[in-house]
Amino acid sequence: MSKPLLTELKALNFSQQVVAWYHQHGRKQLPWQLSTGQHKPYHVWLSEIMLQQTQVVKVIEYFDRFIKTFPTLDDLANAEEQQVLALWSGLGYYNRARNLHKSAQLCQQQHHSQLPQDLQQLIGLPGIGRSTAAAIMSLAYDQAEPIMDGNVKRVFARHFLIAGEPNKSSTLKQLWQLAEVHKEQHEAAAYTQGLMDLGATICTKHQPKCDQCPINESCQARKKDMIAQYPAKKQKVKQAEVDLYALLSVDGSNVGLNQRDEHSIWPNLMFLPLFESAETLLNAHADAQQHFSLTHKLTHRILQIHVYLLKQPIKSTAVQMIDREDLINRPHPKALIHILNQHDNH
DNA sequence: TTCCTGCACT
DNA sequence: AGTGCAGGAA
Repeated sequence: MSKPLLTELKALNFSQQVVAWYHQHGRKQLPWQLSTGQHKPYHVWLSEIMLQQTQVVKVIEYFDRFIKTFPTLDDLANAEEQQVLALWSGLGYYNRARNLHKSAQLCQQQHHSQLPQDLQQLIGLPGIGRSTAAAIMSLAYDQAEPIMDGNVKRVFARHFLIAGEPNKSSTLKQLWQLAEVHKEQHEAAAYTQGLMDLGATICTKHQPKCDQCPINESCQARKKDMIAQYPAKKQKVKQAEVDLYALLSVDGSNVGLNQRDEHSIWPNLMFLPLFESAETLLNAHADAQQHFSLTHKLTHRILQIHVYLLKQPIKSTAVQMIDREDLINRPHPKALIHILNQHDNH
């Protein structure tokens, strides 16, 4: 059977057009997708949690490493949280890894080591909200449930000319209602994946490829030539600047790390000992030398990290001298890698 | 450099 | 309404 031409697809309705476009142009070779089209729920779940915060290219390497280490949901549930966090190191938003681990244990205990096949039960698991639950229902179980992630918000805001800021509750309500109206009963997985792929590859924020869009003729923002104005811009977050003083204790290939407080930034992750001022750092370690400074941005803070070098091991009991080769087994934020790389270049 | 995106929890 | 990390694009 020959592929239908784009012009022939115009007779179809919104969701049918998205499905048809998916069969021609959507992504079907991602590591969490099986050629049969029936994807493993555990794989879909893991990929969706990672994709909440990271683009596909970056997720792929982490996903493969995860599945290699934890081939099944039981393997994940049986793991130590520190090992899960270690595998998550560099991805950011570490609570998602903690919730992933907790959810795996809940599934093991309450759902016979399976991901539930029910929207509300999925939402009941930590780390799974309405959109992620719907994505799992669609992609893993082929059940028609509307999703509303960042890509889909953009597609809907443009196509149906929804003006408000996408994260405002009134706007969200409109968007979810549209998603509900336009959900696809017969090919839920193809429709959901198609919507996401359409947003990611065609209906992009900058320079959308409207000429390749299967639903361009009914797109209201395009009709008004106002695509750049949709969706409305979010209010930007204020980032407070914070100065931190980090002690880099180096002894051969070992560096001194301690586990961070559970209420601090990067809770429970391994990092260099931090001080609030140069004075408190030097008070505790008089031999430390000012080394370099770098900027690291978090969601609501811009960290100016001033690194002080100490060319000897730290004796404090809270600090462990850890071989850099062993970092792969220890949870740590990306900032640690940036600091060590910069140290190597000095 | 500056701007921007991501989704769930509290 | 405030919070969490990192990276990609303009």
